[in-house]
Amino acid sequence: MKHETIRRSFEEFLKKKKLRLTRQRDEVFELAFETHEHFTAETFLGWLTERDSGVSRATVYRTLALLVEGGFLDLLDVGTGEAWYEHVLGHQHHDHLICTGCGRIEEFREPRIEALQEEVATKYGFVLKDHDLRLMGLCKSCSRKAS
Amino acid sequence: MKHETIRRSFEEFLKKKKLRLTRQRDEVFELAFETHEHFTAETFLGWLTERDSGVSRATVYRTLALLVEGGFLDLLDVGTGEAWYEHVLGHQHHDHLICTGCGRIEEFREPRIEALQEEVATKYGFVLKDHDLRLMGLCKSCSRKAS
DNA sequence: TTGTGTGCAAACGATTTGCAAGTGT
DNA sequence: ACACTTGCAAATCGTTTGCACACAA
Repeated sequence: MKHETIRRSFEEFLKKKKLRLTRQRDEVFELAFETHEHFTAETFLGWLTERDSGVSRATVYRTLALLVEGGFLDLLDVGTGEAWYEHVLGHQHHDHLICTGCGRIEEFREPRIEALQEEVATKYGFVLKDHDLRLMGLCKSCSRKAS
Repeated sequence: MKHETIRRSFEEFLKKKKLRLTRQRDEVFELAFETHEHFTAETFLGWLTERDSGVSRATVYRTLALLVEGGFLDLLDVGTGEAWYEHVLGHQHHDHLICTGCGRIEEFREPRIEALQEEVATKYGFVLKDHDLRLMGLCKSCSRKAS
């Protein structure tokens, strides 16, 4: 998906919700899709501040939440206390491998796991809405250091 | 495993770490193994307060962390912000199904998923230490209500 | 006795909120 | 104009910590 396309769908989203496209929302949106890393709200605020975007902390939190609501960002719980975000551009659904040594996050997809999840949910009478699978361990270079 | 057994292993654990068996630690330990529900620190504090245990909030947090460290409690991240605990008595490793309607938590085990997790980790050069799989959805009675 | 453990209240870190002032449409 | 938005600072929530006192070993 091209940037233009997703940009337009953001504007659609705002219109549909009767929200305004302000300078701040614009800055946040653009930066969110410029980066290809996972980030926290505070990191993100730092980036904005560096480039003198003039967007306040409160607005960063409010706008990131908005982007999650609209499905432009995924919220990701790394287990460190803060919320992590990642944009969805070109990302299909995936789960995460988290290195407890260096904090690095890898993405993977494993349809066979997904299928088994459905099977489990059905067995327990649940209608599955979402899932979250985190694999924690040491990445190659960290496990080399550790041994 | 009988209560007596796990109780003794708790005392062992304290001895090994040169920690003292205080009245407060005793209260917390006993209550933690008395309940068969998942609980948060604040809920737990509430229970203790009801029975006039005279254990302070600070000590509850400190002791729950201690019990996790010793492997007597499992820490569980339900995605609601607070930490949830569950005792390990007779619980083998398992993952969770979380009802987003009523908050109910079901446990399940699925060795085939575990096997695939190892496979994924290996593929990415990770040495797996732990994992966390949460399936979110509606339980039978909540999905009935919803429809 | 002596090093641990405890309670209290203040400190914390991430996030949210009320409110008065600013701004898209 | 007028409702939506913002920035600010204060408020929240769960959890942690410093410190003087209490207490297991």
